[in-house]
Amino acid sequence: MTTSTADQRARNRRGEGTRLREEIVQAAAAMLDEGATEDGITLRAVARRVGVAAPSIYAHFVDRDAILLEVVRAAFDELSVHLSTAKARGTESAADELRAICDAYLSFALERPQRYRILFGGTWDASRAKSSASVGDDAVATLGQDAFNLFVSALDRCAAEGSSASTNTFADAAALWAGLHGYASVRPVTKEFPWPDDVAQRIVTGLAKL
Amino acid sequence: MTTSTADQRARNRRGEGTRLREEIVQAAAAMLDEGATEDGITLRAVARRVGVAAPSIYAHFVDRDAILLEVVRAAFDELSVHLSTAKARGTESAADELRAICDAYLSFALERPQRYRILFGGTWDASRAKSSASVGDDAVATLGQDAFNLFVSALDRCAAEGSSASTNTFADAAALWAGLHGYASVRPVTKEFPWPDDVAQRIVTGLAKL
DNA sequence: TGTACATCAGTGAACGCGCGTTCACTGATGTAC
DNA sequence: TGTACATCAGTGAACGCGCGTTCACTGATGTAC
Repeated sequence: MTTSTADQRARNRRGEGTRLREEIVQAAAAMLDEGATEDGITLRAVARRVGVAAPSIYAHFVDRDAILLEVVRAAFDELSVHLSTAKARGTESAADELRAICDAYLSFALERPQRYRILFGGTWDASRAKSSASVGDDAVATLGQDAFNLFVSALDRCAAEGSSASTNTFADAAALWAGLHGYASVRPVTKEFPWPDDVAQRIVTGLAKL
Repeated sequence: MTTSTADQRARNRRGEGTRLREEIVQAAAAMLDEGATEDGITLRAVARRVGVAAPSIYAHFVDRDAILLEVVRAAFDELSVHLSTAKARGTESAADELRAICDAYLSFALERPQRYRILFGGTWDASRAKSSASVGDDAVATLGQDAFNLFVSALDRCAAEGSSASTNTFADAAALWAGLHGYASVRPVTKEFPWPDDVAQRIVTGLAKL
């Protein structure tokens, strides 16, 4: 062992100060994944979690909202990767591929309900109205567009293949996404409700017109 | 004019103290409808809104959470009435009736997004875990069941009529509800997204198998 | 009809807390000479 | 190789704030006699 007191955070080396920024975002995300609510993610709580004094955060984020916004952006990126991976696990038919993407979407959401929740929680919507100092406006507006486009193009392929009866893949993809989102967001808070096993399939099949 | 200072709250008469309880719930609901977020509904803010000292609330609610819980219960009741009314505006076919109920659901949600949001926000889920002093447990568990049953029975009628291809109306109603909820909850926070006009119809038709 | 009094609706001051944010600072570390 | 120094990463104390909640209370009002 090189150092005895292991749980003490080591100060970053010179020039590597930006590492703390990542640590902050990851800490906030981890807190959400452990069940914290959005308003439990206070600047001070995040600082405690990282093992750093509260003011240290201001070297990397202009305010508390900026942390949340970054968590949202990171989660959207992660979601895109998650979906792309599912898609890439290339299956025979376009319909299978679309189903795989939908499954991946739901598993992403259901495995980290609180983190998923803030994606459409409207936080950044509010923070956008407040300060222009945060991340660029259009960057915010297009959050999640990558993920959505995956649905559209998968549905396009289904339509071309003939496995979907959709004649307006954009509109049907929008409906499909809304449907998946509804199930994904309501499932974690309706523990008493006897959800049938195949609701997800019903949603996908019905809305993608498979 | 009988009194000159009109915006002063008049103390309730003897024996009518419970009126304040209603005023509190209505004030909280009104704040949500005016755009407040769930965590903006503080005990003190509600008291200010009603025009009463903060401690006065404790005569009617054990704690802050109990106020929110009551708002949720009231909103669920209101939703049920809203849907029943739409249903009662009896139209010719069962399919029309189901569509009317779905439209009513969406209009309820879209006209008061914040109030709708807390119905499935998980607040009362958390508060239930905390204090047993609040409203009865099973009462909480069955919140929204009236509304859901309306979907099931309407879909039943469609299936009987032959306008729906559903062979499992409970499961399809669950999917339909999830779909409507998804659209209802995501629509207010995706102002940049070019939602097609007919998404709602696509969701209803696709999930109710009309 | 008059009055004492219990009850009821609601108040004002105070508490301790955690929050976001500011400020002036410290101490380790890499670099120039 | 040695040392002065600028820079960088991060700190500790303090601020004012709004919060939920408690406490002892006040004053109007209906009722019993």
